[in-house]
Amino acid sequence: MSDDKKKIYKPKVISGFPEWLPAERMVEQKWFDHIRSVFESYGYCSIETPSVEELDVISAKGEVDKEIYVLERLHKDDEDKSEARLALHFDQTVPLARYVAQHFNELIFPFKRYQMQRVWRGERPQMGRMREFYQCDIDVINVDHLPIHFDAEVAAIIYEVLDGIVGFAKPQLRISNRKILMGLLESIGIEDPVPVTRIIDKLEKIGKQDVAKLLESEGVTSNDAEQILTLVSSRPTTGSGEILDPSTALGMTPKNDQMQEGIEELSFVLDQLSHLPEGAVVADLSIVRGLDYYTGTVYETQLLDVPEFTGSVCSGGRYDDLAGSYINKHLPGVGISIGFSRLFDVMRQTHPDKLGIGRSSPADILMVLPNEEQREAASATARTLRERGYKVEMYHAPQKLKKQLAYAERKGIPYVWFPPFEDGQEHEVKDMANGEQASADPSAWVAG
RNA sequence: GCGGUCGUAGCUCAGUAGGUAGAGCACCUGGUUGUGGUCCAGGCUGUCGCGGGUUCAAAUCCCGUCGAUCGCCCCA
Repeated sequence: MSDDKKKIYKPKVISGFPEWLPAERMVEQKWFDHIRSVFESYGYCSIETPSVEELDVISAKGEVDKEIYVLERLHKDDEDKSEARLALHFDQTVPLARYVAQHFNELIFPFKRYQMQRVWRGERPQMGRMREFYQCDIDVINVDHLPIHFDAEVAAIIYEVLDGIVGFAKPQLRISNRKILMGLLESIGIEDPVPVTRIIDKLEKIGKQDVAKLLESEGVTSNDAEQILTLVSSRPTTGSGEILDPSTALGMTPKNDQMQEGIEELSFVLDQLSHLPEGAVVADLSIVRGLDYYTGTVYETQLLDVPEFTGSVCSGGRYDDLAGSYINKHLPGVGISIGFSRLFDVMRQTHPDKLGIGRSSPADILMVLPNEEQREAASATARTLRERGYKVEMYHAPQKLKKQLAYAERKGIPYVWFPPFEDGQEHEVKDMANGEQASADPSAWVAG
């Protein structure tokens, strides 16, 4: 082996593909644990689908202006057309649709599942926007008809999840129902709602006046634009048992059945969520969710105490027919997706102190290795403590105690255990937080 | 995909009449004998993003290129 010219590739992170140090990863893992436990406490089961789907599956819905990564072999044979083109999924809804269609006869409906996986989107990274990131989706799918109360259940679950991990940032779910706005747009004769909804989506960012201008440039009359703005600016509330009054809360009476239906559904969902704390859930008619497949309830979520980031950290809604492209069944569903990596990244950048990042080891105890002669005894002590449920790391070499203590300090291990340095001596434990050290029995000691 | 800004040690950066590099933090060692976080002393670390040009000479000027970052688009 020649030692004069060793080729070194300078390590670099790839933009938009985040990776964390152990201390941050530990917090991330805690978040996953919490999310999983809340999801499961409502009886939702876990599934995982492959990272790739056939490109045709992903683009079955049309709308493929999302940047999709494709996967192919470097040495693929150009002549070989037998392999379908594979694409990394950009969300978990499309894979879910395929999965449900695939296993339709084996699944039990209503099918309630959660899914925590990475997704990929070829976009330009920014704060809270990555090219590879985790989403935690929770959805319910049923055959033919899905009761509206699930629209409230998934929202309640999501609030519980967020309250547990970022409660201090005041998460707020904003809920609307697309039927209300779509009903209005239909009544004023707008055929293609997509451009209009895109403009409305910008309301919070650019304000009423600019939205009105953009609407008029789309051919909406100023009178109609005003009606639209009146509607989407309204923030109706409802208490327990109270039904949302259209004429006062929305500033107008329903123009058609669709609008009326939307109002009733939204009222019901809000009513079902009235047990949540003040401000946890609000109605916000400006939530329209762009061009997605949503047909009824729609959700977005904001962190009220994080003014640096105004985007949504979890979004979702109800769709009439999830898997119509893959199976000849009518499968309505409702679900929400937590933008896990976005949430983590935003909180990491804006409130690092609140996340509890610090420890670089999951260990509760560092077992000191006094000398080689005591290695087996120290190892036995560690085993005893592990059997009692403690996470114990053995120090690897009989180095100076100064080094062993400094190691525990740097890794954030809260206790250092000193086994006997000679046979017959006592065990001692040091509490690194306050420096106190006392004798202890491995089979009886309890962490303070 | 479009526009703005920026690229010097692991990190944050300094370094213009052009003369082949510095600070702080971090890291390592020591301050003797079985104990961390402070302090003191010492030490390690760079193809100055990459390529070309001007020049006796370029981190410093010019061109190109790549990368990063912010905004737009879009969205978790």
